This record gives sequence, C-alpha cells and structure tokens, in this order.
Amino acid sequence: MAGAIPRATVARLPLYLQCLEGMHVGQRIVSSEQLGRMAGVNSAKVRKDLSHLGPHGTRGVGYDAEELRRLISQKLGRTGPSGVAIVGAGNLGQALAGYDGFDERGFRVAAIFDTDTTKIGESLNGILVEHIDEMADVVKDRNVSIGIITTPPEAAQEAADRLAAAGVRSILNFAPAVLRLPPGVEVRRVDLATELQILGYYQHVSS
Amino acid sequence: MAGAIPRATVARLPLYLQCLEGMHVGQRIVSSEQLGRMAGVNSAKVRKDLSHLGPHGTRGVGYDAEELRRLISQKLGRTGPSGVAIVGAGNLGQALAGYDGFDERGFRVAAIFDTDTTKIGESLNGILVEHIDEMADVVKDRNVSIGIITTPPEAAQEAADRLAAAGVRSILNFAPAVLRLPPGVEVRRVDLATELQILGYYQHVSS
DNA sequence: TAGATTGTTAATCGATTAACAATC
DNA sequence: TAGATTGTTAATCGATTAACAATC
Repeated sequence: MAGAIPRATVARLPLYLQCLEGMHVGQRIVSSEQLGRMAGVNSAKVRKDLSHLGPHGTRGVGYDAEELRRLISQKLGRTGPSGVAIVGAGNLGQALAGYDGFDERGFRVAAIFDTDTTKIGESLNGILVEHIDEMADVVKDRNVSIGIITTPPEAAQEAADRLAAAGVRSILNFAPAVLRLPPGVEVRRVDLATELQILGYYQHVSS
Repeated sequence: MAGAIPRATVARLPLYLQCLEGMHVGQRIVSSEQLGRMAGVNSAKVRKDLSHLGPHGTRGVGYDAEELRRLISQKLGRTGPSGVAIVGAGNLGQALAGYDGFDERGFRVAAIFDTDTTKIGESLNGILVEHIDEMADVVKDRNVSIGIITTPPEAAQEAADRLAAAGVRSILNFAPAVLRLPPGVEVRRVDLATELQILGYYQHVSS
C-alpha cells in the first residue's frame, strides 16, 4: 500500500472522473474551481483530494484533464474491465445485470447466480442464471473480482461466505443485512429503503 | 427543528431500527452492547447515537426494544406510509417499483413516470407508467412526498426540477449526474458504478 | 512583471471512542 | 450491597476549508 488515500477522498475520486468524462472535448485544462463547480465540491477540497495523486497540476494554469483522468483511473485500479458476479436473480439482480452504467465504466457482468431451480437456465440480458454451486468454478474461469449481493436478507450471509470462499475480495451488498466477513474482504452496503428513511428525517425536521 | 441530530447518527438510525425489527420476539430489553454487535457498531457509538433521542434507557438494564423502535421511527418521520414517485421506467425504475424492501419499511410506490410514449400505459407491478407531464397532478392527488430518479443522466436535472416544482422535497437520485436544486429540497445520490469503483481502490491497495 | 492557480498550512469543525460517574 | 449498563465527558482522530506562499 503506497500512500493511503483518506476514505472521504477515495469516495470522491469517481465523481471527479465522471465530471472529467462529461467535459467538453476541446477543453484540455481544468482548474480546481471549475472541477469543484461541476462536482458540487469546494475548490480547496478538490485541490486537497487531487494532491493525494501526487503533484501534477501547473500553478497559475490548472490540471491537464487527460492526465487527471489517467491518474484517477489508475488509483481506482481500473486498468482492464473487471468481472462482476451478481448473486440473486430477483428484480434488482435482473436490473443490475442490464444496467448500462456498469459497462460504461468498465464493469462487465460475467455471471448471475441463484438457488431457485425455476430461474436457473433463464437468460437475463444475455447472461445465463446459474446455480450458486457453480460459483467457485465460474469466478475462477471468468475472472470475477467483484460480487454483488441482491438476495433476500436471510440468504445474504451465505452468498457472502461463498463469494469470499471463491476468492472474491470486494462485495457490494444490497441486502438489508449486516455481513460478517474475514479481514481482507471489503464490503460496501447499499440499502435502498434506508436511503428513503434518511430522507424522511430531513423532510421531517425542516418542516 | 428541535435538537438537530448529527448526520452520521441519522444515517445509522435506520440500521438500528432494522436490527430491532429482526430481533427475537421474546426479547424485550436490549443493551447498547447487543445492539452494537447486531449493527456492527461500537457500543459507545450506539449509546451516543441513542442519547440524541432523549434519555430513555435504564441504567444497569438496557433499552426497551419496543420503545426504542417507536422513538427511532418517530425521529425518522415515519408515521404513516409515504408515497414515492419513480421517474424513469427503465430497468432500474422497474426493479425499484417491485422492490419488496420499500413496502416492508412503509414506502408505497404511487407512480412511475417516463417520457417514452411507447412505455406509457404499460403496467409495472400493477403501477401504470404515466407521462411526466402528469406529475404535478399525480403528486398532489396521491400524496407523493419522495421522488426517485432513475432516468439517464441527461434527463436527471429536468426530472429533479419537475419534482421540486410539484412540491417534492426529498429526492433519491440514481442517475450519475450532479443535481442543482433550491434549498429546502434534500437530495441523496446513489451511484451504482461509483460504488464498484470505490471497491476497486481497496482491492488495489490491499494487494 | 502582473495575473492566475496550485499545493500546503493551520484553524476549525464534526465524529469516534475509551473511560467513568451516575444509577438502576 | 454487588453487578450491570446507561449517559456524558474529554481525548483523539479525521475531514473541511480559508488563507497564502510558491510558482507558472
């Protein structure tokens, strides 16, 4: 690990990347002020964040947009496309299998697993639903490095255990469950109903 | 606004609520230690968080699980079911329309909007896809208080503007776009590809 | 040189957590 | 009373941001 980047900064890097990619093609140079405006972030914060990538701006001028993209992509470990496996072929799993945003940012859905035998063999967006027992082989053969859990909460821990056992070290968990995993496996949780509940609080206090 | 609760605490309240609801029915009393274990959170943090709801535990004993649920629900403004409108009837919008987790936590999907005339009139999970021009009326008639944006990024700002104009004060944005909204409208952003990119960083540094 | 913008410092703010007095 | 657990304090840590010297 060379020069750990603060978690808050890591979480903003993809946003900067997105802004840079949405930029007018002719614009070669971008300032922290401009990038901040695009990302909705204070310009001092932008400069501090970018300083973690090493000094690479030009004082009095700004940052080379192309170089910045390259540096951020590199830090995020995005060199080639990453293989993603989805566990849970329900509504959400199906939607994620067809989500364009993944392809666009270099993620390739390589497999979908379920335990429901009536679903196995079905094709979702050209990807076959396979039994969760096939996971170990599939992960190895198709070079899967990220798992996405979209099972019901009761099945989430087992899905996580199996992913970890198959060698997956990064898990995105959509199931409303708290997962226990060995150190070295990074988990991020996205709880859709929780997001709405949080919004509920602010609606409530501001009225 | 009575006694503002720190943002970090607000974000954890739904998690505590979830843990309480998943608890064994017979268990009436819960300690900060237990709740912390369930939620994956330090027990001191649990006590600090709960102290924002007013003192209501019993020293030497713990918290009354039922009272705790009631207090948290109240703080999150969850009294009756909240109406939700989804803008964007693509893959993700469809999946969210059928997402069981919303019902379970008191959110009712009351409408789905799109601009694509071929989609309008279609029924997703018993909910008709309507034209975005109907939004103002629908929001009023069906008591919608939360908007969910699942449009392509180019259409997200307009969707947000229309929701705000219709009187919606809470927006959950799944489109990879930075939204500008007037003060008083709370926005939360969920960017699915960004979550994967963040995971990429930690995969990268730990290897 | 004059103007502009970076990279960094330092002040401030907010969140975390160990420790413990209060108290059931 | 003895044991347990809350509620709060205070130390610490990490993130934000204004300010400005460095420098193109």
